[in-house]
Amino acid sequence: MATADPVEAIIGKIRDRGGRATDARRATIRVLLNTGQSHLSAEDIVSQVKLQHPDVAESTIYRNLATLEELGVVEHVHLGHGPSTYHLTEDGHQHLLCERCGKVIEVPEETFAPLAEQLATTYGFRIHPRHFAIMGLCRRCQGQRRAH
Amino acid sequence: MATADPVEAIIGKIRDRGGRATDARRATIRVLLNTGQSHLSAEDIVSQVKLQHPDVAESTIYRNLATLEELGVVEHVHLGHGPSTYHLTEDGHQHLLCERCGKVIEVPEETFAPLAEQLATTYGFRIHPRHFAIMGLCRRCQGQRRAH
DNA sequence: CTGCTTGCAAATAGTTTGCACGTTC
DNA sequence: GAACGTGCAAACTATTTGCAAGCAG
Repeated sequence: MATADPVEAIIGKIRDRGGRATDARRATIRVLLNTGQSHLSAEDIVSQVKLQHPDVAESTIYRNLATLEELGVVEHVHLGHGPSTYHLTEDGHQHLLCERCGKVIEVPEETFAPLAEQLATTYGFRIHPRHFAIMGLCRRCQGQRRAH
Repeated sequence: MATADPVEAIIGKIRDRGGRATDARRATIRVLLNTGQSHLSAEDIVSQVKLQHPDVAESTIYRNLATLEELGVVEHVHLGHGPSTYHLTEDGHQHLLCERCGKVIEVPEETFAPLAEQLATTYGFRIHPRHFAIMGLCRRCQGQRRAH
């Protein structure tokens, strides 16, 4: 086996597709690896990358995130109304977003298996639910007056 | 009982809150009633309203939709990446969106009861899922090459 | 040297806001 | 006639695109 460096592993996938290994790409991947399963907006990623490489443009980050999504390395999720958030594809988890306090709860994908089966049987629809958060109220925010 | 007109019934709720009855509001409500449970974007609504009242501004429609949401008469849903879609609050249904062909399937909220109960027990989270569509693949689009 | 990548600036989509005027109660 | 609503234009947020110059392979 070659490199143990996970950054270079992903760069390798990019090369396999005829893509080039650039500093901006390595930096973007590094940020995503370092923050693990957090939910970073594109802007978060941009500012983290700029700490090391101040001249990288936002558009470059967006383009690289799109490339990484095509590769299947990265996914983006919509939490509420704000910007999309990006994270590495790995553990498939679904997001519960509290519409009062903004808290995000991660739920393993297996929790959705029974629902998935029911929708497959009844509607022939195969869900792939991670792309949007499920809204609701967390324990703390229940029993208070409604808001939005 | 007073008016049987559903437009005036909603206008009545607006008045109860100290709001005024205006042409733009009546027109907006009329469009939503006429199209029933369809999924109209703000732009769709604007252009429908403009057929009768060409001078109504987009911003007015947005403001009135917000007012109607505060009243609980209207809800908006995010189907995929495009604009929000608005419809009357009534039957609580969840949306399944095919990420290949864009087809929208409506599913009654009861289908989600077991999941809701599980999440409530395990995480103390009370879901209110209608705000975002669940992504996936419809029957026709399964078994083809992936896309996004 | 070929063409993938980048930075920059400008364009875009969807929605929101400021403000002075108009209308409703 | 006071408060609320409206049109218009401009601002805003998140993201995308055109283009000429820059590097990677």
